[in-house]
Amino acid sequence: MPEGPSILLLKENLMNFVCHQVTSASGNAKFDKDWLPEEVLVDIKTFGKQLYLLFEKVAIRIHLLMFGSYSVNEQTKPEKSLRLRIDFDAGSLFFYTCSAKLVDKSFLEKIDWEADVMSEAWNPKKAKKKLRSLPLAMVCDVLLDQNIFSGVGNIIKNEVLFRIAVHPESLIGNLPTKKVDELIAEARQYSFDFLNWKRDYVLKKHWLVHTKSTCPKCGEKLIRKHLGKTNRRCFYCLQDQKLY
DNA sequence: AGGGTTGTTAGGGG
DNA sequence: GCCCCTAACAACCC
Repeated sequence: MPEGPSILLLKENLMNFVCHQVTSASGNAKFDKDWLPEEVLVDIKTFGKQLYLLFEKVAIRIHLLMFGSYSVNEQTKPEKSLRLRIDFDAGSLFFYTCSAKLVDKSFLEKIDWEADVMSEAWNPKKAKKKLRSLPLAMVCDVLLDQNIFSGVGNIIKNEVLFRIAVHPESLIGNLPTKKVDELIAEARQYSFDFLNWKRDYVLKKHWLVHTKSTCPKCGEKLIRKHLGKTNRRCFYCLQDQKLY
């Protein structure tokens, strides 16, 4: 579920509820839900891996984390794991095993929308500036930094690094400017490829290195190792990905 | 069958 | 306050 493109698809799937009225709400989310009935869902926004359900005065912030899921019009999991259920006049929405919080609408104004790789507001120059301030950071870590590449997750990280032929342990400060530009451009490009493939249920078959054992380019065995401060799984080819 | 994981936050120690 | 580590959360895939 949880990387940026999947959250965009989640938003797509819920847009039918916008402008509709809540009839009831329940679930084990730790916030007051009494205000929800009769509220109208005004809009839905995403920021990276987060989904915001906007109501008149407040918003509900959903983060699926690693294991979260949702369903529409049909309860698919046991009541006890139901985090939030919102019934609208147009149907029902179920969220499971996720983080669900109430946030003030002013919270939305503080978000740096330019950091979202899938947003129209995405600002590659700003990303470059942020990267320049981290010369000693590894590329495998900065790609997962949600303040720089909001929405990028571990799958996107591995695929991007293979596409630009860069070893995950390369230091930002050692990358030629051209490679930094490629890194920034590909983080966005691959996210949209991911989105389109996922929408068509063909994402996995397009993975080049993630969870794979041999390099699609040279046929050598891929390295699979937890690297960087983030200590997340990396899949990479020593021959085709250069260490800077 | 059971360890690993598409993720983040909170808290503690140094 | 910072960096770094750990635990907690808890479902599904191979």
